[in-house]
Amino acid sequence: MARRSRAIQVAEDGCCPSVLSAPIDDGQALVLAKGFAALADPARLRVLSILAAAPSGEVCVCELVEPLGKSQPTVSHHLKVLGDAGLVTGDRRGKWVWYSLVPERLAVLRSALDA
Amino acid sequence: MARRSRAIQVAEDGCCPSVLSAPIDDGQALVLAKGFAALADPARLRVLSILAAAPSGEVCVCELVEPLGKSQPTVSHHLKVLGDAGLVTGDRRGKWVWYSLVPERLAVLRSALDA
DNA sequence: TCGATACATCGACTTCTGTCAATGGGAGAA
DNA sequence: TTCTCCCATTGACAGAAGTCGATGTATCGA
Repeated sequence: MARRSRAIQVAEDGCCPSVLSAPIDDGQALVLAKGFAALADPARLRVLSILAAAPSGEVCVCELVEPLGKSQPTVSHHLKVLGDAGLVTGDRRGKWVWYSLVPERLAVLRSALDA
Repeated sequence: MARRSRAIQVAEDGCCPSVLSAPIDDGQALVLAKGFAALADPARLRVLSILAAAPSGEVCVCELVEPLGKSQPTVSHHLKVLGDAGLVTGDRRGKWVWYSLVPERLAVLRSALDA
C-alpha cells in the first residue's frame, strides 16, 4: 500500500505562492515552513538525493540504512517525516518498501523561492 | 555597520549543488540543511516576504515587530538566524537598522531543488 | 505453523529551537 | 552629560526534534 497516510496539507489557496512576490499570511507561512523543515536535515537531504539518483527512481529502505550511517529506526523516522511532508511516497512490494520522490511537491517548495 | 558578522558558510565546492542531480555528501547536505532550517519557521518566511515586498527593498526592525506579532527580542532573534544563514543583511543608520534580502543566497537554496 | 526478514512504532534520552522578560549597548536629542 | 529611543544580547523555560534500543507487524519461505 502507498505510504501517503498523513495529511499532506499542500497550500491550494492560490497557485504556487511565492514568498518573494507578496507578503504571505500566517497560514501560508506555516505550510511552507513545514515543507522546508522537512528539508532541514542532512540525512533527509541525502535521502532525496539518493532517490533522485536511483536509475529506477526508487530505493528500498534497506539500501538507505548503510549510506546514511544511521540506525534503521532513525532512517524510518526520516522517511516518515519526508512522507508526511509529501516529498516522498512508499510502495510496499512483498517484504520491501520502495520509496520514490514526489517531484511536484518539491517543485512547490522551489517555486516558493522564485523571485 | 553591516550585520554580516557570523560565518555564512556558502558551499563553494562546485557551483550550486542540486540535491536532485547526484548524491550529495555529508558536508554539502549539512550546509544546505542549515539553509533550509532558516526557512523552516513561519515568522522567518514572513520576514522574507515583507522584505521582498518593501518598495525600497529594506525594512527597519521596528516595522517588523507588529506585523509578526512577536516580541522585539524574538524578532531580533529571527533576524539573526536569517543573517547567519546569509539570507538577509542589516545596515545601521542612526538609531535604526534596515534589513534587506540577499537574493543570491536564496537562489542557491532554490537551485538546490532543481531537477 | 514456525522462523526469518524488512520495516514501522514505542519509549527514553539528549540536544536544539522558539519565546519572552530583563538587561545591555549604541545613537541621537535635550 | 543625561535622557530617550532602537535594537541586540542574556538567561531561563517549555516544547520540538534527532537518535537508538527494544518491540511490534507484515510478508515470505520452509
